[in-house]
Amino acid sequence: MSVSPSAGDDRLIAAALTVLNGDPTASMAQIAAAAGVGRATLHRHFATRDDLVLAIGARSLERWEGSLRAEGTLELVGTDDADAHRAALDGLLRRYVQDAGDFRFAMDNPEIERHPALGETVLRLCALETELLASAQRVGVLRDDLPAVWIDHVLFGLLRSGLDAQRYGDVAPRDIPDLVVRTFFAAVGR
Amino acid sequence: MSVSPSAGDDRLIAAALTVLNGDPTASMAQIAAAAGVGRATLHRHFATRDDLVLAIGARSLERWEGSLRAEGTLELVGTDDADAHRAALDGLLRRYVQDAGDFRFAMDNPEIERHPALGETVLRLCALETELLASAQRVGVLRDDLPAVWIDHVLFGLLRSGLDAQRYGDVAPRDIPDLVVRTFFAAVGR
DNA sequence: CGTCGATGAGACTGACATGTATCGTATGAG
DNA sequence: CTCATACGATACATGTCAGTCTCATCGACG
Repeated sequence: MSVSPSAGDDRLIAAALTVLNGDPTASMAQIAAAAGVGRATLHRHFATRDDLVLAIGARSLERWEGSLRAEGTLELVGTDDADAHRAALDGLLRRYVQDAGDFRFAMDNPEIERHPALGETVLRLCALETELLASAQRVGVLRDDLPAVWIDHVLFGLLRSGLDAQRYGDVAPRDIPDLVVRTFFAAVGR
Repeated sequence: MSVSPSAGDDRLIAAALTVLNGDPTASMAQIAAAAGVGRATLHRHFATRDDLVLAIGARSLERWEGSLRAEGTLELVGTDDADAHRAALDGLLRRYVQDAGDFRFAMDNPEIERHPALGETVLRLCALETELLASAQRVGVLRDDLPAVWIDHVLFGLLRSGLDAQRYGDVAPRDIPDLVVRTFFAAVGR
């Protein structure tokens, strides 16, 4: 009666992410150990390592899409409430900061988006996101002298900045969301 | 009479970068093939793969330091010529955009900065760079309501944005330097 | 109590990459 | 011409990891 094909994989994926975020080349043995599970069991859930990576990628895309659609963010596209756009982008960025920390491994793994199905989803989500940004441009929340798609890349770049700042310990983790949001609006807002 | 320990390694390092920028997990065999050289020969120049990666890291740091010191940029620290600061940062960013494309592999390889000697150099260069940014803050070229070290991370994040934009083909490569510079000053300038 | 299913542990193989050694050859200097 | 050096090619030993299989164990459930 489970909705998802294999519901018990969540714990494994979570453990895998914990390990892979620290060392993207970690072996199945390391991942299984971190999950407190035998290596064979890990293989029973994910036949190959690629399957596991793929599942992680799919999970990260679900999270991405969830954050993108949360709180009716996308319904704003085409409307003309500037404040609503601003608030939506603010919330979206903060959710993304969290997501980026959780799915760092998926974030810088081009291999994932090379996979046909996942690659399509990536493009689809990018397009949705860009639509939102373009809408924010039309409403006057974001500069309109920059391509929306570039703004999208800036957004991801700033997420990486946040991750780096955290990794280097240069900034208190709790300050990062604010820094990212402020810098984003300074960079591409108006 | 060669100045550097092994001057003939340049071609190999260049070829290795070309390959590793595309696939960071490329094997010595692939690298040797791309360099048009036997695998044994590659091993004669770099005993182990780590040695090669290390040499690449060292090279990238040289390049980084070179770009940082180019055109007397660092001599500006402590002076009070705002326009000079602005121009220096502009030039620095453009050099960095080029460097980031050439050394992408080194850029996102934490392994490199985990190496003791190189790690120290990274910290040293970061410190130098942050001093320059702090100086630019004092002169009023950059916002002073953000930590200089955060600005440094933003800088690197934007370089990644540029790389991503290029990789996705969303922006004409020749437009990227301008986008990065404009976005940087919009984000953290005043 | 007995059975079924999932698991953990371990052994095993095959593929692959690294590192080393050897051998024949070409090139270039003296 | 001779020799030294670097090179390409090849073979070999080693280690690691992925993927598969087997077997014993444990727990839930009838």
